[in-house]
Amino acid sequence: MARPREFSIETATQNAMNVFWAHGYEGASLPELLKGMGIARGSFYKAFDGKKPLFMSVLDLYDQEAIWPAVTLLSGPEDVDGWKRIMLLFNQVVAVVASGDHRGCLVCTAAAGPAANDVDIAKAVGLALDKMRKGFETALGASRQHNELNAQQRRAFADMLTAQYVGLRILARSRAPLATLERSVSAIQGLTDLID
Amino acid sequence: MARPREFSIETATQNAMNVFWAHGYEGASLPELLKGMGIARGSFYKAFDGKKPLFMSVLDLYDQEAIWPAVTLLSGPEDVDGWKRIMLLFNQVVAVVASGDHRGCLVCTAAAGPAANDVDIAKAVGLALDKMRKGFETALGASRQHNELNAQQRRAFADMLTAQYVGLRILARSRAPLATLERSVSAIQGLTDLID
DNA sequence: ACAATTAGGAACCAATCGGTACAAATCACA
DNA sequence: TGTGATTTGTACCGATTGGTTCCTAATTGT
Repeated sequence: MARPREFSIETATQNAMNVFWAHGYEGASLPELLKGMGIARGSFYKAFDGKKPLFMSVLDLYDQEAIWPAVTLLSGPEDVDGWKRIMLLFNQVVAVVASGDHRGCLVCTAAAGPAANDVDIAKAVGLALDKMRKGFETALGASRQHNELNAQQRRAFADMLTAQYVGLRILARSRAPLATLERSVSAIQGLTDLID
Repeated sequence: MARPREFSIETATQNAMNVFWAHGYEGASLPELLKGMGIARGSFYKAFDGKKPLFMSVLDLYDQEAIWPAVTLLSGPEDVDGWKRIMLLFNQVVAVVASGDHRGCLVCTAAAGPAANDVDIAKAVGLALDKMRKGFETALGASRQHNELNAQQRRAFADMLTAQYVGLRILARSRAPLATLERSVSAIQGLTDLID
């Protein structure tokens, strides 16, 4: 009874995510987004409701496609040591940069920019980072080398690892030397070697 | 032989720094800057050469007023333990946030935003962060608890602390709960307690 | 008095921002 | 084959962006 949409909302959102990921929220202009999404202005405002609502959807998608896998990795199968999972995540971050991807983390970039002043965006960003934090906490709970830590210490350690994650992602985005990231991760690794 | 300037370039730059610090590079509009600096458009373009050259001067000023003191603290007097200096710095960062200052670090914010794509800005940002890194490295070299570390390990540790610093500053800017920052720092503190 | 240089401010610039209005194209159903 | 519903593309919107160009008034040294 009506003309069907000529594009998939999901793939359009996916493409929008890539644009936001590369340029940040305020750095991504509408023409850039439209070009990336492959649709025209009219279709855009009909399917989405503007830049910010789109970004909220993108944050949701990023949560599924990037945050959730990371948290899943951290929470991982119990038969693998939790600390190894953490190191796996950090090494993945470095590997991504090594492969030439300097986009960093969409959420971390949003946290640093003016977009963080928006309450809705700030809330979503906070939630995503808290998921990461919980993931670290879970992994630490499953770490043989950290089973002597009480809940409070584990929580603090998880917060610190979250800050480390954010820092690495921001540094990656600012084109810091790859070796710097590698050394940071190796130092994190070394921490537990010292404890052992 | 000529009419003297009615404002101080230094204080104007200082005021501009505050605006950039609060809003970031792209977030600070010319009207905002002019209002903050207390001068008119005409005078602005005569004394400075536009937004970016002003920002370069501001980065230079920030280097003097924020980076240098931090590095000085880290490199500090040799009779104080290096690790204590590091913890002093991190506790200062937390204290600043606790006092209601959520501006974070001008350099870290610039590193995360689109401004980092500008080669000149990226270079200045990289230099500033490298100064911080060297500061950490120096402090570690003067730390009783880390004198067993070789140069390579010290370098890695310094890189990791730099990433931690950036992460904390970004989280502070994104209005992360103060307790998160406090716990992160306490975890950093706890690291060496474990080693001891 | 005069030359030089500044401040201040308004007017203006092209470009871009995100967002809207609307006619034409396209479909599903009767 | 209409007909109603909806998408699509484009033209257009006002506001704002950083930047430029004037001009006049003010302030100095010679």
